[in-house]
Amino acid sequence: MRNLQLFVAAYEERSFTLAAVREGATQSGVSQHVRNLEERYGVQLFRREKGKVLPTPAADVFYSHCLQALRASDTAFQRLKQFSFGLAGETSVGLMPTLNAAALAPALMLFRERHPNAHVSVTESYSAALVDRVIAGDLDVAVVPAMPEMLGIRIRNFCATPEVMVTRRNGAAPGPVRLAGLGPIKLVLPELANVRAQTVRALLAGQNVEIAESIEMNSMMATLDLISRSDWCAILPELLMATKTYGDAFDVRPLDPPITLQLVTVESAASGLSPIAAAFCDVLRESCEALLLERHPQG
Amino acid sequence: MRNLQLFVAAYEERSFTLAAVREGATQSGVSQHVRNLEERYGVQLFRREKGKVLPTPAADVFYSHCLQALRASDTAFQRLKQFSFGLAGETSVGLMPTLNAAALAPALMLFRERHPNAHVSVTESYSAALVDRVIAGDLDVAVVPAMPEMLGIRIRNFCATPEVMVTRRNGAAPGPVRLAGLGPIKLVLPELANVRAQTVRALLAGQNVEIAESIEMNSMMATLDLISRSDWCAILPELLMATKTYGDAFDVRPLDPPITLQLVTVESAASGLSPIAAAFCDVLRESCEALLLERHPQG
DNA sequence: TGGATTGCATCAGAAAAGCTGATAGGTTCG
DNA sequence: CGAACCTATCAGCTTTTCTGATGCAATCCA
Repeated sequence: MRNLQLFVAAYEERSFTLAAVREGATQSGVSQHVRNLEERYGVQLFRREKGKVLPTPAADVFYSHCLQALRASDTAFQRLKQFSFGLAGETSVGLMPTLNAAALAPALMLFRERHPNAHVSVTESYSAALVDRVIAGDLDVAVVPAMPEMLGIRIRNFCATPEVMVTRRNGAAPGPVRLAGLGPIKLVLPELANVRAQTVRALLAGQNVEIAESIEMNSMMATLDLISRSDWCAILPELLMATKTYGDAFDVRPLDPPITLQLVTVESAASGLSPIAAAFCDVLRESCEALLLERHPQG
Repeated sequence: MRNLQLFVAAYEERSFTLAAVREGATQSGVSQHVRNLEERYGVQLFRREKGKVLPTPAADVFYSHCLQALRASDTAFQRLKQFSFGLAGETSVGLMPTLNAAALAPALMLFRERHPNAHVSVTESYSAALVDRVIAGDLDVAVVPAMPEMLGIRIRNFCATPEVMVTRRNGAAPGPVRLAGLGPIKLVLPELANVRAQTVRALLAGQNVEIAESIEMNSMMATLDLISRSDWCAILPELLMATKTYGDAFDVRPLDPPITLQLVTVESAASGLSPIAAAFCDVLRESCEALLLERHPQG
């Protein structure tokens, strides 16, 4: 490599002495490098005549290829250096659909910028499954609805999002939906095992909301599709709806009184949170808060 | 450079040990090289986990650039090696137009193949000027019509070419031109100072050829142009006409009795002929003889 | 479960490569 | 002819690179 560099300098300067100066070496060193090349490949590179060094045809050809090689290795190291900040390593996180719908993508983009040499793999699932995989050690951390501490896992507050009423777009006034005495509604809910399902049910019952019919489905995409095609509705975390993906297919209205979904992170109590996992959670929380702030400019 | 090579091997093998085997190094060496890279640029390249080494995103990017750099340097050395045979150096030769018209181009092509790292510069001029420049040391060797040895130069036979009668194409029979008693002709000749001019004049006089008019011009291209447009003719070395450049613009007929032009090489007696100059003369003679043989298949 | 195996990190010493400064020999210029 | 400049070469030094041994962690296998 130094071979090439010194040869190129000698070729361009037409002088071993000047090449040495330019490259911060000695004339002797340059001479030896050139001789090395010449001997190793049995090819004369310079004609030493009349106190000058003149490149041979071989040198002409070799020179242009040297430039390419030097440029290539230079950009290789330059690109490498661009990974020299941020954290390195990997983490696997489990998220519920609420977070994946709108908050994950910007979070990932931001995270890659801040930590280009870190690798994060995301698993989407429902709360119970996620917690199990954290305990099993498959996941470093999961974000799920608030839940009590259990043996072997550690819980931390992540962020809170209001629940909202989601219906097919029907031109109704955009104000809050008064729950008290809300007429008979056809409500889509996750399965009973789901933490959120139980919370929502309980709160609605407390407000005397009459549920005409209910469907349980654990697919968020199917839920939204169903709503967009019918008069079924659902109570969903606002974060889930904080995307432009759906265009104006839905009416999204706050509840009165509000229902808040508290999200928490779940990590293995034993191993603790890796710096990367922690950093990712931070970025993800930033992303969530930015989305919520966007929709409630008053703060 | 070795850095890159070992890193690439480690990346591809996903193992320092296998990389070491593949590159004929030791596991220890590979480990140190990778660590060097990582420390110098502050970037983790492999995650060492569970007895495996897994590339980081930085390694992915770096790897592809390394490949480019290695390929580039490899081709650089490969191209260099292609110059490792034949002679190296340079020579400057002086040739008369007779040789340049047809023999020089194929000679140069052949010479470049045989001696890719040699550089030959060709000067075209008339015999007297060429000899002067050989004496002055400007030229290593010149090829001119036969001439006596002089102080300071050495003469060697080069090759012989018959002189031929060149006229505008006129559909005459292709046989030899009988000189004896040849009717009054309009003859283009080089200047009197030219060696060939005097020889030809003398020989024609000896054969009683009647010269109606004569023009002297030292430009071979102008001579040929004049002939092609008029009924002027010239007596020229056959080698000069051994090219397809002129198409069928001319009639080229041997002389009876034949006149032969003997060509010789002229070199400085002091410095002797450099190997490259000698090699070039050899190739040039080959080229001349091939051309003549082509026109006289009987040998 | 515990020993054997495999794989990487680290270290000290050996080997190799690279560098330096001095010197010699050649050319150019005044 | 001498001064200035250039390259080649050499011996010795410095730095880099390589090696073999050892340690540690994880995995495999009985």
